[in-house]
Parts: sequence; structure tokens; C-alpha cells
Amino acid sequence: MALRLYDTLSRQVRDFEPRVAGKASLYLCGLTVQSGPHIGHLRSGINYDVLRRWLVHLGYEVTFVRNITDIDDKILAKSLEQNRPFWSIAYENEVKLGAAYRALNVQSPTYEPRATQCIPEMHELIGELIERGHAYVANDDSGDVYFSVLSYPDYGQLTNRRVEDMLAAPDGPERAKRDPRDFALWKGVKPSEPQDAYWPSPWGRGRPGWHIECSAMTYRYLGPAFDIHGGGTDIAFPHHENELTQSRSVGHPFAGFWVHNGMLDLAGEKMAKSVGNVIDVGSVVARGIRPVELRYYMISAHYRGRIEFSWGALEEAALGYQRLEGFVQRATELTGHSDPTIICADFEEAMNDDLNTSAAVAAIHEVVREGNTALASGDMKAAHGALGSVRAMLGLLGVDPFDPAFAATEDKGLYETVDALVALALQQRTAARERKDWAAADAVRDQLKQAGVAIEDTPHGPRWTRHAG
RNA sequence: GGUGGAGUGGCCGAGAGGCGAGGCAACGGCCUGCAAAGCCGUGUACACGGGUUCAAAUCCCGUCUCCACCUCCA
Repeated sequence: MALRLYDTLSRQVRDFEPRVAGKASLYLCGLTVQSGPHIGHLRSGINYDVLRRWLVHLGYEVTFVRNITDIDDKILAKSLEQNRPFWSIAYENEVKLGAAYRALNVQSPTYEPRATQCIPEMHELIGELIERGHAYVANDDSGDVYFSVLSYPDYGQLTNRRVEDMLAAPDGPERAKRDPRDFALWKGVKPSEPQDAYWPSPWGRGRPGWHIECSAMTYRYLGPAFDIHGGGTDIAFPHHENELTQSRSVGHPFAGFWVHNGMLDLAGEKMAKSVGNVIDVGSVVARGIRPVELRYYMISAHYRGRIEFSWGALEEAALGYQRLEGFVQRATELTGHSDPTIICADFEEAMNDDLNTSAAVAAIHEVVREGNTALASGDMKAAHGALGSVRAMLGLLGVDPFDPAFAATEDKGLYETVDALVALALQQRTAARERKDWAAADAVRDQLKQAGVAIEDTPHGPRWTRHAG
């Protein structure tokens, strides 16, 4: 069965057919690095990471480009505020973003270009748009260049809106525009902005408008046509609409599929710095939730749906993940290590159905139940089989408990020390149990629990795990 | 006003004409010295009002509520 994806432009689920057989090219609008990322930002990174992993699983040779927008009005405003170069602010946040992605096991893209490294490509595109009559230099000596929305009859096709219904784009002085809905391709230098944030151009010194960067970067790294373009629903308009318009206006077919992920909301509103309802990875970890559990939480819902964030739901998701993780650990202890093997049919079907990770997770839980039953009945062969399958499926979602991305923080030496100490305590407890001194035995267990060590008795002897809180 | 989406059991969350996805919580059972973990069982959920149909959470009509985008935004 083939992958089917919902495409925003055609407003339907369609079979994924790449432009070049066996290859898939993806572009994700990454973040504007005006501050550190919150967990809402990271949702798109996780969703496209899952898409990418799934395409690789299906056998595609994937080229995945995710950009960094390292210049915009807010970064420039901070530059003035903090009296620092804009690029140092952008880079500091880019580093934080990278750390958050690594913590959540989001794989590095094939390439991650910054907007400011594609200035020449932007100039080429803008020049061609002017030549073709789609763009014009403002007549007020500002050095601004605008795209003429009315020059492109299909404007609004991606997000299904008509030009007549649109409000003015406020990214430049009205008087400089031929039409208030025109948007900026290039912004001339302004005395009120940092003077190190400008580049020479055929229209004078200036900096890029927001949308042209992605048209330039997709063209530079993926060519005039590529397979999938993604981002959050909130940037479908105007950002993606404008990208599509610009690129098609110079004759580029552009993206074959438009894949948009839903927002992560908090208290009924989109999580955003402007709203002030921001939660980042650090504050999640501070609540005792591991990054892998946060990732599992995000994946438990379909990517196109809205997630109404709550700590309760996140904590619940963490417990659900621990069930899967517990099986993987117990099965490994009892049947030995297994590399990821084959995935089950339900999982594959769910993933091919517009990445229904929710149903895919349900499929994993089913296999885990079978595995647990096998473990309980001593059918180690079946349990081992389930283990390999579960690891394969968890791995495709980026939440394999044994993934080095999550193990990196564990101190192996410390673990061995604790293991030896716990073993010592368990010897005392076993001795107490043998003489049926239940009070003494339970005291050992209680004390270990207070120290964060949970004890379980199994047919194969006691085992311990760390437990939070 | 325009465009798109949503309202599912105590909670989270899929599904989209007929068999109760899955998880969390709860209750009962098995196992256990007791637990824990695990397994088995227990729920007659689909915003509301009509309608179509042998059959509707799923289709149609109407109503209500909520959200996003139309402005920087994953």
C-alpha cells in the first residue's frame, strides 16, 4: 500500500507520488530564531521528522531541507534593545533550537540553510519577477520592492481565499504600494533599524522580505520543483501563499504536496510568545517528564489536529509510554537484545493513511499486549519476536527507548553503582522473605521506593526500575 | 464579514453508514506473603433538534458552542 497524504492546495488526501521515482524531496519552514523554541514550535519538527523517517522506511531516498529564518523585524528590534548584532541573537537561538531538536530525537535535516545565506538567489528571483511584470520598485525612494498581488490571477489558491476579501499587508508604507495587499520582497534600509542588517542589491542596500527566502532556498537546494512543502497551519497564509505565488510567477512548479500541521494550544489559545503562554522543553523536564515522553504525547494525536496542551494529558501520555517502554525493557532482560525487525500490518496501514500516528500507536500497544502475554506464559520466542517488532515501530516514530538519543544522559558507571547497591539491599529483603519476616522485607522495599527505586517481584526474581516522584 | 477546522465515555484520543481503535483512570478477577508489573473482564461515548436508511457517531437539513487564519507566527 502506498502513502497517502492530505494536500492543502487540492484540499484532499492524495497518493504520494514523487517527481522522481524512489526519491522524495521535502522542505519544512523552520523557525524564525527570535527567541528560544517552545514546545509548540517543536511540534512541526517532530511531525516532519516522523514523515521523513516513514519515507525512508518506504524506501525513498529523502532530501530534507529545513530552513532557519535568521533575520526579521523582531530580531532587529531585539538587536536595538540589547545593543547586540542581530546575527548573534539569531545564532544563540538557533543553537537552543538545535539542542531542543536533539533532546526530542528530531534527526538533522539533509541541510539547514539560513535565510541570510541565500541573498544572491533572492536577488535573482526578485529581478526575474520585476522583468516579468510581477514585481516593482516602490516609487518613494525607499528601496522597497513589492510583489504585485493582482498580477497573479491565482493568488489565494493555496488557502482558498479571494483577493477581494483580503486585508492590506502591513509590511510597508501604504503609499509605496500600488495595491495595499502587495507584499514586500525586499526592504530598503531604514535609519531606525540596525545598520549591520543590510546587503547590497540592485535596488539599493536592504534586507529580504519574509517570503522570498523560502522560494530562494527551495530553488537553491531542491530545484524548481520538489515533492513536499510543510509548516504549521498558521503560516499557510500569507507565507506559503506568497511563496507559491512568487515561485509560480517565475515559472517554477514548486511543491507537489502542501502538508500543514495543527497548532499546539494552551488554555484555548495558540502557544505563542505574543500571547505569553509559552512552555519550553526545560520546563517540561522540570516537571519530571522526559523528552521522549513529550514526543510520545505529540505523536499520540494526529498531526493535522489541534492539541490542547495540558499537564494532565501530558502526564497521562507519559504513563502510556512507560507501558511500552516497560515491555521493551522486560522483554530484553528475559529474551535478550533484539534489533528492530518487522512492523505489523496495522501500523503500516495507519502510517500510510496520512500518517495516522494515533492509530499507529494503538497498533504498537496491541503488539505489546501480545508480547506481555507471551512473556507471562514463558513463550520467549514469541516475546522476542514482539520485542523486535515493537522496537521497529517505536523507532519509526522516534521513541525507541534504546535510541542513543535518549540514553545519552544516562551515566553508565553510576547505573552500575546503583545496581550493585540495590542488589545488596535486595539480598537483605530476600533473606527476610525467606524467613517470612514480611515487615522487614517491606521496609526494604519502602526505603528503596523513597530513594526512587521501585521493586517488582517476577518469576525470575526481583527487578528494579527508577521511578520519578 | 471571508476561509478552514472542531465538539466522541471520568480524562486523552483515533475512526467516519452495520462488528465498542488504543491509552490513562476506576471497579472486579487471575497471579503475588502483600505489592508492583502483566493478563482477563466490566462502560451501551459520539454537542443539540429534525430527516434519509433495514441500519447513522459516520450521510442530509437546521441550531448551538469553540478554535485557527485573514497582522509577526510551527
